[in-house]
Amino acid sequence: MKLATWNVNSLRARIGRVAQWIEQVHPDVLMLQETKCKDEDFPAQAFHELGYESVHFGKSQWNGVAIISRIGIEDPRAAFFDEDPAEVSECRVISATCGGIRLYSVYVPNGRSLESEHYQSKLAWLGHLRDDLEATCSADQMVGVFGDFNVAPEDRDVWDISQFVGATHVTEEERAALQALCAWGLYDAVRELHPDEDALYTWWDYRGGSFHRGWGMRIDLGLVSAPLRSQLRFAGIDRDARKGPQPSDHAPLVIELDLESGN
DNA sequence: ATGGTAGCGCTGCTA
Repeated sequence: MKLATWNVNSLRARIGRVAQWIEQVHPDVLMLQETKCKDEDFPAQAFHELGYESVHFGKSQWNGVAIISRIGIEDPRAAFFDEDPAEVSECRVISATCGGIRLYSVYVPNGRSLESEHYQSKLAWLGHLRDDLEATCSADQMVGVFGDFNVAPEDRDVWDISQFVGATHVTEEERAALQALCAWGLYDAVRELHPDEDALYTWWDYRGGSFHRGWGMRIDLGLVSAPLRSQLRFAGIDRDARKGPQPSDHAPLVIELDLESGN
């Protein structure tokens, strides 16, 4: 079973690269973030032609999340359990059951700055995500929460922590909110398999040649429940997908489990 | 030197 997550920074701008990547990697399920399109503009047909079903939640040129699966999609739900998706203004979470695994594609709010009301919303959003798991899942089931968390879990998950004084993504509050989410019963797949490896970045700023300088952050995560943790076989970042013309500023994260995908 | 890039959509915001 191969699961992946990728913040594509506009699916309309990236559909060619995403389709090519799917053909090359053949994930069983791909979680997308920042599709930046409305549901009616979502290129479901392109994924269908590759053998994938899809569900998408997007309303505008901002945010937007999707789940692309070649092992089926059951019980899809846009937004959180206690929200009406029609009333939600920012489309940041969609979940579905694929191959018996409850999977989430999440795009955690950026937070903008420590003084911003959006920073408080970010902390609250992470709490809401935990509430959703609490209300709808059990930690002894197969659950995976994949996406762009906009939090670097540890200092070693950024290229130079001294550059982040007074910045978001690295504060104790954000890390505590992420920890509280994990305390529900989730494990950071990359850290499980690479406990001592640094520079496992998934995002690099477009500006200033950050990618080639190695100035990145590990903010895209695959969090898995205990029944999946025991089946972890591989976790890696496809940095090649960050190279070449018109890349997303994020690279895809790929997680492989010792489970049969069923087809 | 207080910078830079990309996407969206059309002026400046978001990341």
